This record gives sequence, structure tokens and C-alpha cells, in this order.
Amino acid sequence: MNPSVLVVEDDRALCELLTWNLSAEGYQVRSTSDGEEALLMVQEQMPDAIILDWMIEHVPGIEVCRQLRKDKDTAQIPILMLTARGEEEDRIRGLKTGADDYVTKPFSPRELLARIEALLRRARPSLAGNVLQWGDIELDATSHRVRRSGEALHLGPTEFRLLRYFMERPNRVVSRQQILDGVWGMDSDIDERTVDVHIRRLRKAINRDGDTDPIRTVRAAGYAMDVT
Amino acid sequence: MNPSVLVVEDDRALCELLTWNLSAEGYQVRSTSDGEEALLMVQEQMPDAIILDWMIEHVPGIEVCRQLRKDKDTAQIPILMLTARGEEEDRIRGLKTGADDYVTKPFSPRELLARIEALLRRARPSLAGNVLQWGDIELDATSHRVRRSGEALHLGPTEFRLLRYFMERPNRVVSRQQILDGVWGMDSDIDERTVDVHIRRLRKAINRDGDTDPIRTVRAAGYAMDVT
DNA sequence: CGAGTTATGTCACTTTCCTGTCATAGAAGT
DNA sequence: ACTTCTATGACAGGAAAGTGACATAACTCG
Repeated sequence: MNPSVLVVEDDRALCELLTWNLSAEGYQVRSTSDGEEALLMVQEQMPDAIILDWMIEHVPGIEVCRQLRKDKDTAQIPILMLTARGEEEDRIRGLKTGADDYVTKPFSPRELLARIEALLRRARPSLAGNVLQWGDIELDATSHRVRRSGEALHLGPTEFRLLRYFMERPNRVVSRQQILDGVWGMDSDIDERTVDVHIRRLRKAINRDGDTDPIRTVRAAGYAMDVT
Repeated sequence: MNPSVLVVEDDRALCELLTWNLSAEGYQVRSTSDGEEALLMVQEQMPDAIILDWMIEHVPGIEVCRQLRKDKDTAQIPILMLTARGEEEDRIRGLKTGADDYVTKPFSPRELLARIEALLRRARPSLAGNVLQWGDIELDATSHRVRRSGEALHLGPTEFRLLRYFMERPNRVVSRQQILDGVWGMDSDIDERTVDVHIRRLRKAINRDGDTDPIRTVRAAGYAMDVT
């Protein structure tokens, strides 16, 4: 299902521009020029993100924002506010009130799209807590992606599960048997030494050039992943 | 006691925004715009977390980070760095230097708060593993790590078990046979003299240069671990 | 469906580090 | 001084982990 965006903007031309661009990117777009109506529309169907002009009719954007943040159900919706150039004061108040990002008018649609995308990316996994981070290593459990220093790493399925297993237990020493149970499953009858081999493969995969190895071998006990 | 946060940020408006938001969440906030002053403030009173802008006056953020990591007292403080959009290069170097997380500007206070919270959650329990402490010696059973005066020590498996055995029985004299039973296992047919050798190895490992030896020899009875 | 690629578990071999013992020197108690 | 107990250095054997190779299983893509 494509993410839905609610546009709250009273400049007709701008509103259409936004709608058109967002639609082209595959978003489901609804729009209104009125703050109060915006609140109703949110009630009716919760959008994944809101683009909110700060200067709109009837209810100023800041008030809309405040209302949304007040309600537990809508408090999580990312809000991108549109402000006029130079209204530093507004921007700060906006962020204080709970906006997640701002774009100053005039802006390029491309930039706005990038921001919206960033907001959604940010919002989605943060709800599930699916991004594990350890030093310069990032592991996204939903997209099954791992990066070190921003560079994408290629891990096999087992190596991925293994890394996740470690990242979920920072600094904890786990025995080979525990690793087998956690990564392969309780009922696997796999040789404990096999763990060594996968540890080696994981190390090889995540330690590019001279990176420090985050996996510590604990003789007679198992392995652990460290903060260094 | 509420957690304390140190904000190092030279953009006045942003600094106030952060302070305001963090205070509203119940954090104790101190702030400065200067890297050197930040280091002094940390000396003076250790914060539970630091928010550090990467581009600040006098001392760049990366240097502050490096300094903090160098000192063992401050090395554990979680650092959240603020970088400008697109400074991918900086972000990576930051993480390599020891920052724990990053947020790109502009950002939403909500996101930042969430991150800070996550950092604090993460930092606290990592220190609170099964830690035995005796004077300046710390033994963490879950991470299998031993430190003296903050400096990591390297112990072999047997030495580790032996030290733990003593630390679990402070001030108590135990016979060689008891030690064999407790550390090697009831059914070991090992010479009692061997205990002496391992005691020696343990002493060698934990007594760096002029440190006082915490292990007391009790003639004709065994050994004990003391506070001196 | 089939060729080719990738992933996986095991083995043999190497390397590293640990460990138990002994012989000898030293300290403490009588 | 003599006995008894402990400290220390050395060492060989061995256990544990690292590493490269390989056969097979699983998966991909035409």
C-alpha cells in the first residue's frame, strides 16, 4: 500500500503543484485549504504524513499542529511545515510545537519530495524499532540491509541473522550453543564448530579494510559484540 | 534523579530550541557553544548524555568527541552528534570516532528526543550487567570482562573463573580443595599445587605495576581476597 | 526446466593460546 | 638449622579457535 499524504495549503496553485508531484511519486494525496477541515480529514482517515502550510485560513498551522499532537492517535504523524522565507521565529515555534521538518517557500518540489520521503523512512522503522545501530554499523531489520560507514555490505542470510543476534545483545558473551539456538533454531543438530565458520564469514563481510573487528572471541566461552 | 544532558551547539536559536524541549521532557540541561568549555563542563559534572554539534567554534566536534573517548571516565557517555544535511563524510567520521548516533539538520525535536531516550536506555543497562566489584577491580560476568582502575585486563578462562570465585566470597579463606571443587569442578583429579600456579598467574594478570595484591595467602589454609 | 550462482555445513590443517606438572628457589614457622 | 609450605620459571602437551577448501543444498534467472 502506498503511503498517503495530506496537503494543507491555501494557495491554490501551490496546492495543485504539490498534489501533482506527490501523486507522480505514487503517494495517495488528499488536500484541503482549511485547518479545521484538515483536522476532520485526519480523523476520517489517518494519513502517513502531513504537509502543512503555516499561514492558512481560519486556524493557523501552528494550532493544527498542536491539536494533532494532543491526540495520542495522531501524535505520531510526521508533519512537514511550509514557511515563508525569513520567518525564523515561526520555524522555531513550529519545531517546538511538534513539526518534524520545515521547508521554506519558495522550494523545489524535488527537495520537498526528498524530505517527505525522509520523514516517512524515519517514521516507519522507528515505530518498529527496526534499525539497530552499533558504532558505524547500521542494520535495518525490515529491509534486510546492513551498512558500515554508510557503505552497503553484502551478507548471506545466516550472517545477517547472526549479526542481528549480536546487535540485539551488545556486550554479552554468548556460547556457541546459545548462538545455535538463537540463530539456527532450538532443534538444529549442527556442529558447534560451524558457528566458528560463520563468525569468520561475518567478520570478513563487515570488516572492510582496516576496520576494527566488533566481534570478540572469548576463549572457552563464546563470542560477543563490543563497543570499542 | 532526572538524567542530565549537555548541549553543545553554537546556533543560538537551535540551542534554545533544544534546551526548551529537553527541559520540557524533564531532563536537566546545560549548554554551551564552545567545544573547550564543553570539556570543562563535563569534568565539572558528568552528564548522562551529550548532544554535540559537529561544527562549533574553536574545537571541532570531532575533537571534543575524541577527547571524551580518550578519558576512561567519560568514554562511556553517549554522544549524539548533529550534522548538516549532506555531510555524509562527517557523519561517517563521527561514528568512527565514537559518536553513538547522529541526527541531520534540520531535524524534529521529537525525533531527537526519541534518539536521546534510546541512547540513555541503551547506555544504562550496558553498564549494569552482572558486575562484581572489589576495590578498583570490576568483573562483569555477562560480558566476561575485567577491569582494574578502568583498564581492561586479559585473563585466561581459568583465571577468570578463579577471580570470580574469590570475588563472590570476599574476605573468606578458602582451601585449595574448595577452590578446585569450585573452579575446576567436583570431579577433577588435579594436584592441589596447581592452584598455586593459577593463583600466581592471576596475581600477575591483575597486579599492574605497583598495585596492591588483593589476594592473601593463608599459610596451611589456602587463599582469600581482601580489601586493603 | 536447467545451467549457473550463491549459500551452507563439514573437514582437515594451522595457529594461537592455555594448562597442568615439575624442579627449584624462597619464606615462614618450630 | 630444619621442616613445611608457598612462589616462580620453564616446558611440553593439548585444547580451542582460525582458515581454506569442498561437496552439496538452495536459490536465481533465463
